[in-house]
Amino acid sequence: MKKREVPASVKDERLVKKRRNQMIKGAISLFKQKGFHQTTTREIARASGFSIGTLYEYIRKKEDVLYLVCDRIYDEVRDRMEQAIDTTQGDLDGLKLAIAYYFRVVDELQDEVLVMYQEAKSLGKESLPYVLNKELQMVAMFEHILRRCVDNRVFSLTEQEIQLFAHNIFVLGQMWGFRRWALKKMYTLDEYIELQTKLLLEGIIKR
Amino acid sequence: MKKREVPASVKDERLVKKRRNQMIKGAISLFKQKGFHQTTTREIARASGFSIGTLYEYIRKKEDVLYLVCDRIYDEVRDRMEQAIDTTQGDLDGLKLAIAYYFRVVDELQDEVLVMYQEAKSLGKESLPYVLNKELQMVAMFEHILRRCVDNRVFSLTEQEIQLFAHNIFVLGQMWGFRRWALKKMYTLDEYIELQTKLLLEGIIKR
Amino acid sequence: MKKREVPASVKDERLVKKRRNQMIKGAISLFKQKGFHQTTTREIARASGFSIGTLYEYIRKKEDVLYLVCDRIYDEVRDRMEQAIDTTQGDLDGLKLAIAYYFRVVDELQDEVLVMYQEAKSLGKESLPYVLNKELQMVAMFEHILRRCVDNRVFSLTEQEIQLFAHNIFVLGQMWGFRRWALKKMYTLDEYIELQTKLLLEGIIKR
Amino acid sequence: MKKREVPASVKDERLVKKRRNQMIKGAISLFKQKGFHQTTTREIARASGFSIGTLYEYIRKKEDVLYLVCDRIYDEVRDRMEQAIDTTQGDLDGLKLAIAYYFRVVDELQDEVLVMYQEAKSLGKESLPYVLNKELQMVAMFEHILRRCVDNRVFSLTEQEIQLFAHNIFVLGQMWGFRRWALKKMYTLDEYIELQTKLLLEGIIKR
DNA sequence: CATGAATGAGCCTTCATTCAT
DNA sequence: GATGAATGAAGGCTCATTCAT
Repeated sequence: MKKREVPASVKDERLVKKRRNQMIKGAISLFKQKGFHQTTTREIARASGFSIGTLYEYIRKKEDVLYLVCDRIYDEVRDRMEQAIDTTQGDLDGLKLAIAYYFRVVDELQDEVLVMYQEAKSLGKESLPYVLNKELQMVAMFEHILRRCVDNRVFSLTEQEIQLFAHNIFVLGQMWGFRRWALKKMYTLDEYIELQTKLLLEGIIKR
Repeated sequence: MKKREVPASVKDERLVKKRRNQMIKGAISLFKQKGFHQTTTREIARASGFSIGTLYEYIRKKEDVLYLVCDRIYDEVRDRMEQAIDTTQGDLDGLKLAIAYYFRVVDELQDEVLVMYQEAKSLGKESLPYVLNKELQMVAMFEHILRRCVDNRVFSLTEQEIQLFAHNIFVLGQMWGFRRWALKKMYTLDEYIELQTKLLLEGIIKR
Repeated sequence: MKKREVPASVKDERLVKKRRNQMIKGAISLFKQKGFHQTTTREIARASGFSIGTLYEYIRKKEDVLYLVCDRIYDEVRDRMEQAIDTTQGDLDGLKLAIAYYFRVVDELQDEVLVMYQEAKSLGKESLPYVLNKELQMVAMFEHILRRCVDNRVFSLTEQEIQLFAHNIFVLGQMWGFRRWALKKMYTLDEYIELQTKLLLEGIIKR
Repeated sequence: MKKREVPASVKDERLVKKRRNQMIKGAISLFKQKGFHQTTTREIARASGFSIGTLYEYIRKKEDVLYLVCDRIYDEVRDRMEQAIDTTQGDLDGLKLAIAYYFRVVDELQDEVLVMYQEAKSLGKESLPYVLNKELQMVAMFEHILRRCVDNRVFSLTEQEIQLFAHNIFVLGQMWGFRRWALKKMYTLDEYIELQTKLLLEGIIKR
């Protein structure tokens, strides 16, 4: 799936990158507080450090900002994951590390993840599939790790189970972000990681 | 936490109930399609079968509609659960049934659940805590079941683990609603229930 | 060619008619001064005696106002002509009267005619053909009179000449409106009518 | 009436002339398609082959472009007329030739004439009188020819009739441009010239 | 109680114009 | 001289809310 390019009036690629960085940063902080729909383009411009006119030199429609934000967040999450995680190892510790690291990334980028999580649905039909696809790529990372473990007979799972388990890891990671109003009262991040890892891997049934 | 009452200009309680039912039904179908912010009050009125003027006889602000909708959905989900599930039994089959039944309710009310799930955040500071509290009550239902199982030594979990596990059940149930774009390609509802139950209870580690 | 209906949100047909009359009157006076593009919707609303919100209860787009204005002006001109002129008589005096009367109508509605004349081109592809068609209907009125004269052997013209002559009358009438900056310095309306009639009918060549 | 000079920041007169030629050419083609108001300065710059910054080195306001365009078109029309027509001859064939030639010029420059015709009214109070004056000069050309004919007793007209007839020629020439949507269906240019000449000179009354 | 016309704050977006490089 | 990024006033339009009937 090819990247959806948001056209800018400004030619200088360097500048476009810089301004969009300002924009994304400003927008995330606003979306976090008030959500996409409640945030006005003027607020985005001001938070980005330039005028409304300038904002529209770098996007065409308000929705482009949201797309840019979502796009960026996923890239950020994935970059961090890819830098830290070896998906090919295929042992239990590798899996645990991946889960722990993913949970930590979510924690670190909790505002960003929350924003994307809550606002992505406001993307139009043009952008949504692309963002959803990025999500699947993240899930696929976990699938890959799991598959390698199964290959190595660390545990035994059907393909269906692998995919579902990968989704579970992904969603339970996000959960730390989108349910922090409940979870932070009960756990530290480390506790959360430890407990979730345990529950995920061992289940609850005494055997 | 006491119920937040939405004041109506109309006095006849019977009528208020009837009109609000129309309203909630109309609003859900609209929110489902276009989200809360994209839906206008006029559309809500029309979908409810009365005029914009009448709509405002039964609410004060547009947000009240959202609150009413969220409130109703939770009641619906909880009513169904309470009708079907005995939370005091405390054996493994009871837990499995509760999970299965909850998942089925989510499936049945998937549009409603999705709406609430995606739009609840648009509630103002006045209503949000109340809705969040309802969510915790649902989670508490699972906590209660789990706690009874632990009491009965069906399995052994710390209080922290109980709470987290309950959250996991709750969120993984919702996941069937909010990630159906991905999950329905891979599983039927029955498969989903069976696999999730297995993964949740047994984990993945070969022991 | 069917009338292009401009949809209104307001249901009461009586009210729609009344409000649109206010609107057309206000808009003409503004378009006269500043032209369509230089006139803002807010100005139109104010000149019509209601708010911007109300304006948009009776039109969908700014261009609708222009269409309504053009439509009205043509109806006005034609109504007046049809009330006063008998197109079936077919004698020279009848033709002269028609020309004179048309010129007087243009003079009376000179602001309106000027507006329509200058701004009609701003109509979109949807409305323009309809307005152009109305213009042709006016021309056709003169064609009809001329044709009757030819039938009565008042003078002899080919069909091509009839049509062109009708266009000439029409445009030379409008000319009194759109070139008044030059013509009013030289002629009164009566003089203009007399002279144009003479030139049109007799030409200039001494025979 | 002295020429209204549009000030340029650039000193080099040669360059100013060259750039403005590019500008006028680009602008006419745009105004033709979309009208003055719908055309943006950026589009004019692009169509002229230089940047928006450069455009403003050669004009002060967008309206200057329109003035320059109108000014140029009139010069163009008049130059062509003056090159071909001898206004002093004073016989019937000279008049016929002048009319025919004028109509041909209008046909050749029909886009330009249409633009000027439709957009001139958008000129501000500063420029409009000047352009209107140019128009009168064109009319005066016909007056002059007519006056010479009257002097030569080719036909007999009062001064008032001369002026009106000159206006008629001028407007009926333009009519070929601004009513081509109707006229081209009925006549070729040659037919139009022939018929109009006949109607203008001979009138329609059988004598 | 029901209706729907009226309101106007406020939103997104455009674009003429400027000015530092 | 040329460029094009930056600006912000202003425009078209929407929609939550009110209130007279």
